[in-house]
Amino acid sequence: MRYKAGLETRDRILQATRVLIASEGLDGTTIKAICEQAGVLPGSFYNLFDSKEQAILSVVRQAIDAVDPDPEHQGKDTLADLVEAYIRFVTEQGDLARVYIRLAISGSANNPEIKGRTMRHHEGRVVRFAAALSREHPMMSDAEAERRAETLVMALNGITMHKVMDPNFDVAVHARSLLSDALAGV
Amino acid sequence: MRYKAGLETRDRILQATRVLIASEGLDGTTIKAICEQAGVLPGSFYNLFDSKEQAILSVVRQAIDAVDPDPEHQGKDTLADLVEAYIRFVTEQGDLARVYIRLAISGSANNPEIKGRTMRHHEGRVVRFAAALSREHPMMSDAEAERRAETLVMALNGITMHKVMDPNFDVAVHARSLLSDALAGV
DNA sequence: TCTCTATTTGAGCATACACTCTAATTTGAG
DNA sequence: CTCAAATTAGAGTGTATGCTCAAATAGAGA
Repeated sequence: MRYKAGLETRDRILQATRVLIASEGLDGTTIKAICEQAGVLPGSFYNLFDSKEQAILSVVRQAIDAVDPDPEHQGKDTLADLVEAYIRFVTEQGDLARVYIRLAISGSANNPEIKGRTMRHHEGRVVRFAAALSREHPMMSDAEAERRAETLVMALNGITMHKVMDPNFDVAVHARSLLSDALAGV
Repeated sequence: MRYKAGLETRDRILQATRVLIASEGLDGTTIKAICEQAGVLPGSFYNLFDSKEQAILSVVRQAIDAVDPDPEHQGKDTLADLVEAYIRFVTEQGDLARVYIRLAISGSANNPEIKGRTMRHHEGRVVRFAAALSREHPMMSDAEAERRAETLVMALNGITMHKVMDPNFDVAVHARSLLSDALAGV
C-alpha cells in the first residue's frame, strides 16, 4: 500500500462500504457488493484489507468521529450548539448518519468490538451534553444534568432512527423541539 | 396442522424465532438456529411454515400488536397513560421490545413488507398520541399536537434502542422525563 | 532499461445458508 | 384396531458467502 493507486483503491472501497452499510445494513454489505460498487475484484480488496470486518470497522470509526465535530471547542459549547451540530451531521452527512444509527442496533448483537466503541462513544457524548447543561444551569445537580443529557442524546438518536426509514423526514424541527422542551422542563 | 403436536411445535418455533431475533437480529436468525433452539429439524419447520420469512413476519406481528395494548380504550387515554403503557411493554416484554426496535432499522432496508407494517404502525401511534395531547390541551393546534406527538414517539423509540444495547438500562425514568418535559414545554 | 515491489486479476475453496424430498413414525377419528 | 393424514427425521440440493492463491500487470527507483 505504498503506491498512489493502492491508496485510491482503498478510498473507493471505503466509500463503497459506507454507502452499502447506509443502504443495506451491516449484514447486507457483502464483499461482492463492495467490490462491484468500488470497481474492484476480491483479490484487490484482500490486498488492502485483512478482512471484511476491518473495512467495516474503518467506516464505523468514520461515523463515530463525524458525530462529534470540533472537539477542541469541548468545554465551551452550549446545549444548543451541540444539538445544532448534530442536526448538521445528520442532514449533511446522511450516509454516515445512517451508518451511525445502524450501529446502535445491528452491530451491538454480533460484534463486541463495535458494541464497545458505540457504548464508549455514547457515554462520552452524554458527558459532553451534561457538562453543557451544567454550565447553563449551575443550580442543577450533576446527577440531574446527566440524566437530562442522556435522555436528550437518546431522543435525538430516536429521531435519526426514523430518518433511516423515511429519508425525507425533517430532523431539524423535531431535534429543536426536543431541545426547547428539555430547557423548558427545568 | 390439525394435530395437537403440530400446534405445539409451531409455538416452540415461534418462541425460538422471537428470542433469536431479539438477541441476534433479523439476519442472525437462521433456520438452523431456530430449529436447534426449538428442538426440531428443518423438515418439521418447513412442514409448518412456508418460509423463514413467514415465521419472522409472525413474530413481527406479535411485536407490533404488543406495543399498543387496550385498543378499546383508544379515544380516552391520556398522554401519561400511553407513556406508562409503553414503559410496561418495554419492561415486561423485553424480547418483543427488542424485536420491535430492531424492525425500525434492520427490517427497513431489505424487507418492504416489514417496512410497510412498521411505517403504518408508527403513523397510527403518532395519531393516538396526538389525539391524547389535543384532548389535554384543547387550545393547541392539530398540527402542533401532531408534531409534538411524533417527537415524543420517536424519542421513546430512542430510549428503547438504548436498552437493546444495555439491558439493565432504566427505561421508565427517562420515558417519564420525556413526558414531563413535553408537557412542560407547552 | 532493468529490477524489485506493489497491485490487480479471476478462478477456486470451504463453509453456511434457505430450502426440498422421501421414508419413517405418530396421531386420532371411525 | 385400522388406516389415512399429519408430523417428524435427516440426508441432500443449489447458491451465496468470506476468503485464498498463483499468475499477470503496472509503478518507481537504479
